[in-house]
Amino acid sequence: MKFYVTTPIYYVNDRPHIGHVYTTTIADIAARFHRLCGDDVFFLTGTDEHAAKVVDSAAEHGVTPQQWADENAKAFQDTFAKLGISNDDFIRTSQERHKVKAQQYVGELLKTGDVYLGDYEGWYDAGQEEYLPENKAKEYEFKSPFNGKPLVRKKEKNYFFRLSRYGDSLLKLLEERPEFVHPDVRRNEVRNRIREGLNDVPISRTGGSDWGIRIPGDSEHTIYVWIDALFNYLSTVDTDERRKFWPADVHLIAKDILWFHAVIWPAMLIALKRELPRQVYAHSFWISEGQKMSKSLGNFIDIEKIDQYVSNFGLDALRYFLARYGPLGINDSDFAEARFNDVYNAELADKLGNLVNRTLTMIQRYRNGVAPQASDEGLRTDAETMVAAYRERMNRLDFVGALDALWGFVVRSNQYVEESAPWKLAKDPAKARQLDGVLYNLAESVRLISVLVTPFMPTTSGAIRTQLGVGDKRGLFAEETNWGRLAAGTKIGQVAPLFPKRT
RNA sequence: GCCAGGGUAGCUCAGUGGUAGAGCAGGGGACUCAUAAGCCCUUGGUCGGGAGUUCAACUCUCCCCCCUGGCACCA
Repeated sequence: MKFYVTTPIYYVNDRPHIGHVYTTTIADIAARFHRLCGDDVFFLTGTDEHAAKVVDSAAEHGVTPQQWADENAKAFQDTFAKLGISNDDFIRTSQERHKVKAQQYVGELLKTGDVYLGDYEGWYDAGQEEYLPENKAKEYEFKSPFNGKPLVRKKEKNYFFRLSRYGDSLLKLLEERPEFVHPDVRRNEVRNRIREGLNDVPISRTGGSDWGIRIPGDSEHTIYVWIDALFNYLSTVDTDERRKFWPADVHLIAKDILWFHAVIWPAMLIALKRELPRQVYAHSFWISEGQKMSKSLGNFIDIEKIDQYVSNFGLDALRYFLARYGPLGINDSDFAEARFNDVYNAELADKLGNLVNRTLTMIQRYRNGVAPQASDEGLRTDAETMVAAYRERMNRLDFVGALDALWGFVVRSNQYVEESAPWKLAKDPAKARQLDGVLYNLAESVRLISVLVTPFMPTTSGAIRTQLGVGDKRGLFAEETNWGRLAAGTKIGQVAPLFPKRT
């Protein structure tokens, strides 16, 4: 099986923040899960660079657009590298490999008549040299929000994509493949808007700058940045070696860019006669300490803030928090320090960390650090039930649900310790075999957890395995989740708390 | 303004025409392998407000209030 997952390509004028980190981490978890399952995975992220504002920002900083883009793209690359993101490629829309393909796609659409030269008419702000969308123009009472001068009605030549042609196809798509847009609420949003009718969309600009991709055969027009950006998902894998990955299994996005991904993008792909992605998954937003993040409040969880969390709690704790309490569904999530701290202590230190610690300490104390022989089926049924739920949920990208199942098993294992009270068994030589069984079951439980935690907390997984003495290397999901894989006689390693408690 | 989604215990959320649920936080208990962790028990709610339909509504209908997303070229 192949698995192709994408994040949006990030706008190169932005500085990386929790939103970018979240989407990318979610994609990373999906990618790592599928690698664990033995799938042929391609995980793509990158930067979107051809906006007019990039030209402006570059000018303000006295550098060329390319230099500016290079510098800022590097900020994203560095951030993702620092966060251990396992992307297989990083596409930048200013790269030749992308530009050539994007131009080719628009060329194809020109041939089929899906892209045509038409007239664009709209409210133009002469001072800013830009058009305002109808609703914005209205909001500003048809005056420039910058200098108060009246907006003028202006018309110019523009290339359009014939989106209006694809309304029925899109509705049919949503009907036949309801999973195409996820969650359901988003699909309904999209469907209702499509029913309201689709207009053709302008896909070119005549900025005069040469920062951008030319419309084939017309040196006046460049491809509008959003259209250019969408093509990245295809352009990157549109090579002989990578074509096998298309179509994308899932485009992970935030809800604000749903329209482009669930309507314009599939319509263009239909026009290009390409296979459609299997799913567009739109998550919601993070808010910060109960408040919406905004420039005016200056409360962005920015990269400096993220670094602080990583150095205080560790990268895996951040990944766990993002996955477990992130806005994967329709509600926004609150990134609050007190909450993070509680979750760290309760779920990572007290539940998981302590289970590993008490298990290994008991083996050390009662069995000289050697995993004993199994003697009963103790936690097996619980484990198997959990693994089935975990796998099913992971396959649906329901990471919250998967972690629920996994942590339910952690709790179950802790209960098992209390029920079997190894410290009592240890006092009675006649119960040695029973104690062996209990300790084996706990060790096996810890081993199983080390495997299932891999996509979320790769470093922790390795740390557990090293302490348990089975080594960081692990096999595929199917074999590693077989109960009883731990060999009796395994010598456990040095034991230390995985998540030191914070106060 | 229009189109959606949501307002349920201190917090995060699940739920559905028939006597309100979970996790966390709070309170109590027995234990001791463990990171004063874990385990067991437990206090909390007029289910946003109002009216209506019904034998019966948190659950259906209508009105109002508040929050969130989208309203197409702002990536």
